[in-house]
Amino acid sequence: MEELNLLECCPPMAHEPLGEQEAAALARVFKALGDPVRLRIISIVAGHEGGEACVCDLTASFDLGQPTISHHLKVLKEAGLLTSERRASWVYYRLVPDRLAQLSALLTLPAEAAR
Amino acid sequence: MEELNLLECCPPMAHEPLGEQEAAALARVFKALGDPVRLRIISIVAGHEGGEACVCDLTASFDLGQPTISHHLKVLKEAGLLTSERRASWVYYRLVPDRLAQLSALLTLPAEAAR
DNA sequence: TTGCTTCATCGACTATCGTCGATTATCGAT
DNA sequence: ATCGATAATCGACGATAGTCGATGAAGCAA
Repeated sequence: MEELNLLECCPPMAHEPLGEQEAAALARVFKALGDPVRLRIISIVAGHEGGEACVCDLTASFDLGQPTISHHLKVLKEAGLLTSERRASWVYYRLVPDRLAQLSALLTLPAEAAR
Repeated sequence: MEELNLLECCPPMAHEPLGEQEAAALARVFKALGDPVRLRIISIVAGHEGGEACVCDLTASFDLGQPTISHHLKVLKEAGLLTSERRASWVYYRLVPDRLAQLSALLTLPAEAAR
């Protein structure tokens, strides 16, 4: 699976017109954020003690089937927003802070454009 | 059309589990960003002189029909990311810097979670 | 081994999305 | 009033996405 290791660099966008490939890679990440369930998953994981949550924690928080939650976790993981680690029977998910920071920086407009 | 004036406030998410309504409103904004063409539109508008671009500037930058560009502009506008102003025959679009700043702030993790 | 629990994958169905061509609306100029 | 240019809306089509139930895989405990 592609790790979406484009946008490694990621200065604020809006300087150079943003090429097609970069746009496509970035769009995949934002698309991953473009679902209410996935946003809540991120929020829950971030707020959970230890900064991690197992799938069972998440399924308990939604009125959705366990396969659906697993699907959303896969999307977030492929977008580079989450990582997973198996410990015994449980799989724990946690955020990738750098990834969030990248996006945050990308949305920061250069001063000239922010006027 | 709803103006998506939820998430008025918008501290970094990941503190409170992010309610369903807030998640839905936020997801609509991120979904608007989750398309390569729309990301490039934003990039072009931001980088264009005067911080604005007319539809004709945009259609010239893509290999897509004019109705398609108009559609994407509508999505971005409904997400609160763009505003439009008509001057003579042309309609000029520009970013809403506050909106971008909101999103940027939302993706900023509180220190405790960023470790 | 046999169970039991946790989680991932698969196949199918429905809804939504991105794109198109055709049409309509708005404005300026003749 | 008509024409030409710019942009928005409409209806349709194919592709993609979210959800489900059923099944498969991995691990622990008897």
